[in-house]
Amino acid sequence: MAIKDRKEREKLDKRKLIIESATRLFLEMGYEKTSIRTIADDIEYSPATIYLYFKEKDEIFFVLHEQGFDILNKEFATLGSIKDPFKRLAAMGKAYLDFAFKNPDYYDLMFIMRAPLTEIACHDKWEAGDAAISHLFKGVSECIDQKLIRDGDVFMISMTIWSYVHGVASLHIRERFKSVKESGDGEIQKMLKTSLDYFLAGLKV
Amino acid sequence: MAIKDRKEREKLDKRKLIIESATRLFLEMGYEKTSIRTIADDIEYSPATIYLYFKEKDEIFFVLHEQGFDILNKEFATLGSIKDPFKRLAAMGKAYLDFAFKNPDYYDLMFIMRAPLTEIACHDKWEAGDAAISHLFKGVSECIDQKLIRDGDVFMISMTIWSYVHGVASLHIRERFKSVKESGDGEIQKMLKTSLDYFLAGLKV
DNA sequence: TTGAAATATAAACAGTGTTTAGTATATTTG
DNA sequence: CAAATATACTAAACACTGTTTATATTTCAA
Repeated sequence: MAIKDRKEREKLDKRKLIIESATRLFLEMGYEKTSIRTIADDIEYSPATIYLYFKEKDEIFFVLHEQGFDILNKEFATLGSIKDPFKRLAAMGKAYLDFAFKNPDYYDLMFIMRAPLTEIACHDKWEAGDAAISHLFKGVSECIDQKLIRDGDVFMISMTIWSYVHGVASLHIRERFKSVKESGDGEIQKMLKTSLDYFLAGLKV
Repeated sequence: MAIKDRKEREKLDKRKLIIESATRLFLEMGYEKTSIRTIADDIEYSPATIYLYFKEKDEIFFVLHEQGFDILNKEFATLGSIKDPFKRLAAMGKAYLDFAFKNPDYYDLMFIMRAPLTEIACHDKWEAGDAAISHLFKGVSECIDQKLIRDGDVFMISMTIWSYVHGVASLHIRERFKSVKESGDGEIQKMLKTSLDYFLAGLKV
């Protein structure tokens, strides 16, 4: 059944074509302007065709959301060489914020938007997110073992750290810091760097 | 010119009518389902009429966003009686999270959505937000003066605290905690309470 | 009473995600 | 090889969205 195989390959190729178009449009024009019709236009097929390869728009953006996690997880993976778990945790915090500031659209999809949420719920395991979170768990758990940070439940402390960095990232992306105190991007960036240090110091025993 | 006065009153009355309808629909059905047409239907006018009283949809939601801040600021005001600035800060953190969990739609509008942002930029002072933030500034500044928390720039520390509580609130509202570890709402609530205590302890000298 | 100003709306514009019904092509079967 | 079937695709429609425009009606001042 070589023909069936080829057909399957072609089906996957078209899915890939759609995803590649969606990715480019998304990164160039943002979420709002990446509509089914603009993707269809881009790949020179009718909008209805896209629905032969994806159940709904969110299924496309779920794939993009996974791409974002791939980038973040790769960043985290490079920090594995840092032996001191607290220094590694600090580096992860910095890497997380760098990722958010450099890829605000991906960050939005991954942590702020409701868009891919129905899809996340479908796959009962949030694999993309789990990989990133387990890096955090590992760091926190080692810090506790070596008594580098104040004792407490690993999950609770991990969520505390995630909450802080997510708060910084999302308030910055949604421009709430600028609303509070009008200042240049550089100033805010500097303040946030100091803030991360201040937060991390608070974790120490 | 009594007639002109009456006309002005009537104009404000209709604005109020629109806002009241928008508020009810927003709280009952959420942001997505509160469209210009559903509001128009509700107040028994045509959609075009709404544009005689509001420049755009966001102008309506900017008013709702201000309503949210009124509620939050009232909560903060009741905490003014707490003399110990650190205890007051802790109470404010709890109040902030309580507000977010009880009024997720308002919270969304105030701190997560892009919707009222163009309007925020128009009014060059973000009055609604400023009132809330200045409560925080005051608390932080008093804590530093009395050496109750680690020294540092007032603005930076305030943003650190805001980032943490906003992170908790927004990750919870957008259901990212549930994605990480499937657990009941009660469990998460308890964990987050412990997390707040853990975070606050980290601020202390 | 007449003319101007204010108020309201039907209808249209341009866009969205999604579905349906129908066509053209490719493949399998008798 | 021809007929039947399965696949791939799309035009057009559906039900929405925010917003604008041209038109009609009402209200008030001169």
